[in-house]
Amino acid sequence: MARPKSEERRNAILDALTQTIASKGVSASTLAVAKMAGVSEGTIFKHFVTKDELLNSLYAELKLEIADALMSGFPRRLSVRSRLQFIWNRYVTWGSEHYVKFRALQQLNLWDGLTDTAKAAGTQQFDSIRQIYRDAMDQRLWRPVSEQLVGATITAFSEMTVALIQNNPEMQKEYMGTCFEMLWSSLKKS
Amino acid sequence: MARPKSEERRNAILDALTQTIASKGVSASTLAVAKMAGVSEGTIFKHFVTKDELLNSLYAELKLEIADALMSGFPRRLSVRSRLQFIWNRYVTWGSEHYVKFRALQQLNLWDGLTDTAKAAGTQQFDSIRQIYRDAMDQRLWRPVSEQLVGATITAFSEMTVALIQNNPEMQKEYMGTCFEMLWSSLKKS
Amino acid sequence: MARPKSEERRNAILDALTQTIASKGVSASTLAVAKMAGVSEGTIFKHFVTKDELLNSLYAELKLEIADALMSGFPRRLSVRSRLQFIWNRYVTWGSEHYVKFRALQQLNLWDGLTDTAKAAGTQQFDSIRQIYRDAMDQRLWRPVSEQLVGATITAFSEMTVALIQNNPEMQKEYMGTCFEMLWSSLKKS
Amino acid sequence: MARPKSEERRNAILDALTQTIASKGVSASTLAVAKMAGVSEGTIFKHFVTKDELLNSLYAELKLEIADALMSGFPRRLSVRSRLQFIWNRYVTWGSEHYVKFRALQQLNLWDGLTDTAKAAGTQQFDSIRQIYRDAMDQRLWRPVSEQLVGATITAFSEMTVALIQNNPEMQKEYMGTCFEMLWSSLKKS
DNA sequence: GATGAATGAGTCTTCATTCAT
DNA sequence: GATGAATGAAGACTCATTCAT
Repeated sequence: MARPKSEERRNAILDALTQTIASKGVSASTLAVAKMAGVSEGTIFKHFVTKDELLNSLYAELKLEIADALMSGFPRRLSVRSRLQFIWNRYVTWGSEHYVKFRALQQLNLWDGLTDTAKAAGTQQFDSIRQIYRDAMDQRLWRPVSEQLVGATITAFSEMTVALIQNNPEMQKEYMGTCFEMLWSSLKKS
Repeated sequence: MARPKSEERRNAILDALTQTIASKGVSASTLAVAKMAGVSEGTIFKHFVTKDELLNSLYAELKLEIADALMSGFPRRLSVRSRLQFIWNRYVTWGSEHYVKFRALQQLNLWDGLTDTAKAAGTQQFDSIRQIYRDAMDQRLWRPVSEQLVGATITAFSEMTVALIQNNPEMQKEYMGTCFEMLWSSLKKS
Repeated sequence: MARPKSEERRNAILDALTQTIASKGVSASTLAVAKMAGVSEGTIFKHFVTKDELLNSLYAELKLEIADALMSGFPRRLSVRSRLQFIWNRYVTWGSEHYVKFRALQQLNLWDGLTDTAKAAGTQQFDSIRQIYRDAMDQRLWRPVSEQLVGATITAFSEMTVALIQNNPEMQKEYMGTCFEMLWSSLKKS
Repeated sequence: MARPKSEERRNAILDALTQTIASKGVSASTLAVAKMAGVSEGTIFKHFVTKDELLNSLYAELKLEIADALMSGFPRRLSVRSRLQFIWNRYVTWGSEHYVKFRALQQLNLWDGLTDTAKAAGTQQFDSIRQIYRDAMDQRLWRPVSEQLVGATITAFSEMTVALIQNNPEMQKEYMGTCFEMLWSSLKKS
């Protein structure tokens, strides 16, 4: 049974939460969120039993949204470099265009109430990225480092790039290009 | 003439605050801090007029501590690479050994109550780092990118490295070495 | 749709506040008020955003109540003396029968947080009293003194009378009569 | 053994307290008083064991000061009217010239912590006023009312007059004269 | 299902008072 | 004796959560 009205409210709440968290951190009050969502205080707790659950839901949702943004139309056949550049462009673009969501995620990442299930959201969709790593290793294209380290490096570079673009929006294209070259250099076997 | 305002207590408060912030974020309650510091709640407000001032003081203090850790004994004469490696080693080591302070700083960086004075703390001590950049540019050693980008890259790499070490402490030496090579490759003119 | 904000509770709060202020002054604690009203502390702040607003609301409410008590059935047609005696009797009676409210008002009058709107409450209903003054002047019944002075005199006498009655309740009738004569003598042209 | 320094401090504290109470009421903080008195927080409690004692001391002191102001040079031999006018002038003058003390007294009078001893301060010095009453009664000059009522009337008129003068200082002489006439008329047998 | 009034524990901050210096 | 740092119980106010409507 579809409950479209309800679904709308749920999204309004999550959107409002995103904005509120982005600026005030996870301690944003549920009242503020309700007001911004144009919804009553109690309604939030019809959709999410607890503020913790609310935060975890947003976290999972955002992770899934990113997974979607990165992976749709992923070119499985291209070279390692092209595939990496594909997700790079996608991620940096998404972060720049949805900066509020991006900040909210940063705040949530520092929060100590994240559940393991929330953390796990979207992981499997990143399999294609793991495939890039395996291919790069098979082709001895990159330094012989762990997958974890590669993942951390990609994340670190992309978050840095999004932040730089946020400060200098007109430099978006340049940053996206240069920073990818730097990322690639750092991974490449020298 | 009266009992001198105890430096010890002040430090106990800041230490307790560091720990509390590291796990609970900036919304750490003054009561929790007071209890952990073994001090009464009122005492906090004798030393710091406001919770905001308390947080800003901690921020400034940590920045100064880092500046000290990085810059004492800085080898002004060595090559660009050696100088970069010097502060790299210092910073990653400091972050790993003082992980709680490191996390607290990350939380404070996302807080929107930081004053400009707090943000400015320790900045001038980083002049020698800026000198590295200028030398690298003069020698055409690095890609022709802005100082801001270089700074962001160093920061991103070191924060990533500290986090990795935190998860795998026994790999500290390896991570410190490998990640520096990656950083260097990313900066170096190819 | 939700439970309507209970008028009953609002009144319970204002009543409790009246009693608490009457004995402890405006520094009466919101907790004490809440307990006496049989209401939670939070409820007070649903009805009145601020303690200041709470106090101002009580002040305005009491002023209106007095205006009502004095002016209902006011005999516009009678002589100056009869009209003055009418409001005199009404005011002294009200003050004696609602001594707690009377004291609360005295305390509030010494408070420096009263807003202009609160001060203005009920003023227009006192127009008929101002008419008494004008008539008395036209008829050269009273000393040629300012309206302000007359008002102050009436207030001073009535407050004094209420206080005396409070100490000697069985003398109410006598005090009400005698003091009115004294008031009249003090105003009358000799 | 004289402790002049100490006495000075005591007075500084009481003066500061007077000012602070006059504007903030009895809930004025001891810290504010100490600061204004140029004295340390603890010092107040060397002179007055408790805040309550401090307030009661000020009350008693002010009452004594008034007694002094009213009674010094009191003309025991003059007519009832002249004697009444003497203390009237003295009291209204004192209230106008020491308006801060006057207000402080008003605030203290509404405070429910006054001890009986404080309330009793200076009473005996008012014997001469009681004598006025007895003489007026013997001479059947005044209405046959209780001493209490006469006292209350005098107080009410003088407080009213002081307040009026405070609002219109240039009218001091006029108010002092007119209001005395009004007082006298209200007391006089008609 | 949605609403928002009600709740009371929890927040930051103040204050009278104590006590080490 | 004077000082002011330290204390911890209030104080006003906020917030996640419940529940009557």
